[in-house]
Amino acid sequence: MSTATENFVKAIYNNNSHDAHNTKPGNIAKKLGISSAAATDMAKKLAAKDLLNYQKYQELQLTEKGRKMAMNIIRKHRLWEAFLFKMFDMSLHDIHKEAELLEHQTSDLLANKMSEYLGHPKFDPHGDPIPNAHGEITTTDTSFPLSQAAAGNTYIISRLTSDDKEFFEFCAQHKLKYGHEIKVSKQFKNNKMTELSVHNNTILLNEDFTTLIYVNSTK
Amino acid sequence: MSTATENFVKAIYNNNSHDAHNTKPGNIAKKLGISSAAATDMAKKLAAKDLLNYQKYQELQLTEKGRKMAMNIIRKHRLWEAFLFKMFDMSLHDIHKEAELLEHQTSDLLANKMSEYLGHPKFDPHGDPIPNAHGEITTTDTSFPLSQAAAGNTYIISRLTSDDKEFFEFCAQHKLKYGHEIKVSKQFKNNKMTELSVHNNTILLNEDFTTLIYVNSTK
DNA sequence: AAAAATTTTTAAGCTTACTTAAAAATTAAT
DNA sequence: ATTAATTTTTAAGTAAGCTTAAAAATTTTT
Ligand SMILES: [Mn+2]
Ligand SMILES: [Mn+2]
Ligand SMILES: [Mn+2]
Ligand SMILES: [Mn+2]
Repeated sequence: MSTATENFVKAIYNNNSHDAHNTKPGNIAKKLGISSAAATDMAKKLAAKDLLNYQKYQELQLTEKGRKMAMNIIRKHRLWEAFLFKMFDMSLHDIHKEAELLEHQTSDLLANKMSEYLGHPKFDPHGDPIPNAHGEITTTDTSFPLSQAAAGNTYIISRLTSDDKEFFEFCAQHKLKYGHEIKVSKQFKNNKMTELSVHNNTILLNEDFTTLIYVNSTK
Repeated sequence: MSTATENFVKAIYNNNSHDAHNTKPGNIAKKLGISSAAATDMAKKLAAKDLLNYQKYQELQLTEKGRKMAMNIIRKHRLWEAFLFKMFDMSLHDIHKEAELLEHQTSDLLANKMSEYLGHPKFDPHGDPIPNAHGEITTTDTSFPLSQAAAGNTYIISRLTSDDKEFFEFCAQHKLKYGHEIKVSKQFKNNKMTELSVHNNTILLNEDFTTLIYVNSTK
């Protein structure tokens, strides 16, 4: 399948899993940076290939075949990220950019070799789960955005859900990395700000960031 | 530039360097598996982009800009081959197939990281030279096809110039690998066959193979 | 329940990268 | 030097993936 097809299917899958899920063509179009006319067009073509269900004005739904394709691409994407992150000294943003392209030109054989080399990792460097070769995610996600964390508790960063360069640069600079421990000292509910300490440094984050940083309670 | 453009430019370059050089659209078309009409079409488009010189019925010639592009892609191709060959246990044919796709989706940054990781290798696993980041090949090639080797002498395999799976399987099976030493025992000029020994095994090769295997004299 | 605003779809058109079939030019053979 | 064979070019057409602009349907607001 073409890169355009794969990105489209992937966008639907990601939209359904994370975000509030408006899976109509217009919203998918926004994520892909194309017109909604193009997205409607593509939706019809993919429906003809049995990758999704399309009915005028309704939400798009991946078929089982479509979901499998999405998982296969996401697997390759996250394996590339994990691989490039480990092998070379590349930033979270850079590995994402490379993976966005490489994911479409990677054989299952190569993906499996990478997975094996890495010891079949369960998570990529952003903390997102890596589907196995059968397209399954076996881990269960109990994390929640930092905006919902309680003051006084410590947490482990479990995911950084963005592809913005500045966000990652900020995170890197302040040691906000996958797996690191943080302590929330205050939640300013009205101002939607969160005060926390990382490695003995206190920082104040606004909602733009605290909804992108996911954490798990340290049981 | 698109994958189609890059493959076209690369095909012209490769045609001019190795083979007897008929660089007219029809011959390039054959190598790429497209119609000559498509190749003529593409040639005109690339001429408009100053990647090559096109005149009706004449041979295609890369401009300096075109040559630079070809070298950049070939560099990425061969770095991928070297990298995949080293990292994973993949055959010469498999690494070529993967490289053929990955070469078009690789940033200069990533290519440089790979080169650095590998210690800036001068040759890929087929024995082909890897251009540096400036698009230059600094090594000089003194090798010649095995078909032209003299009986009684020993040689070092310097290149395996094919992308055929069966050819590589045969080579792998008989230890005909880049860098290995062989001894030519007889040249059957009339039958265009070459008898040689590799690792104490004697084999007889026909011209189909002896023109693909390049060697250097052991001074 | 209308009216207004927003979103989705349709329609028409563009570029890239191909195809086949024919016409035109070149190259090889007599 | 013609003729024949081969190759290249032109012409016409297709599919994928886009665009913008308009029409149609949905959703929100009043
Ligand atoms: Mn992508
Ligand atoms: Mn990721
Ligand atoms: Mn290629
Ligand atoms: Mn090679």
